[in-house]
Amino acid sequence: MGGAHVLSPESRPPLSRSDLPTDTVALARYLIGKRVVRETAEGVVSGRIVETEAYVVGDAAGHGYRGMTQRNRSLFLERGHAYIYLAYGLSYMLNVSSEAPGIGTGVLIRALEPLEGLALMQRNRGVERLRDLTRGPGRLAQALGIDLGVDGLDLCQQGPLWLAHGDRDPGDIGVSTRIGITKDPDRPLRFYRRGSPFVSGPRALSP
DNA sequence: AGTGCGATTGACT
DNA sequence: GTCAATCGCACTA
Repeated sequence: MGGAHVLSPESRPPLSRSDLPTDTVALARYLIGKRVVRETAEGVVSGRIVETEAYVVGDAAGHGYRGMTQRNRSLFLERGHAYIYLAYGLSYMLNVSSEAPGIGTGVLIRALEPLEGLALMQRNRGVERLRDLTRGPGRLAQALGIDLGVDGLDLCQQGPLWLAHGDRDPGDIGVSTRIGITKDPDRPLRFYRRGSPFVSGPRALSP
């Protein structure tokens, strides 16, 4: 792994797939502090990941729990691919597929700290306040212009959307239960950067 | 073919 | 704090 990487925001080499932990929970934790980079004709937008959730094997709350369907097929790709879906008919969610091909698990990206392309994010979101740009999974997808068009993309390869190394230490990582689910609500599978104002929902306890 | 329900958000009491 | 919006999907009949 790249350990003490210190990179300027303009330097954004993609993560290598071999860097990604194979285990879903380990991947969710690993992704805190890494960056999501979005490149379109409008410009480049990026943010530091400050909150994730793991949806693991045998998890009734996971979209892959009941097997592969037309909607969730990207979740069954090898780790490091984008799985996008529409929640509540109005918000797109960005997930990173995890584990081996055919497993159907992943990590939901729940919040970013905006780094590059602030003006474009503000335009995409229709709001000014920095804290309202990418706090929450639906908000960050809108800020980055993410929809079904990027579903299935390889996030370990530079293109319209990819994952890049962090530009600083991931910080102190907190753990809590997942937000907004009803099926298996008590498992400690949410990870977040402690103290970040860009984290959504309750800051919750536990180490 | 019909129906219930979300891995949310924004507006409002 | 509460609550409606909104639609694709999975499940029942």
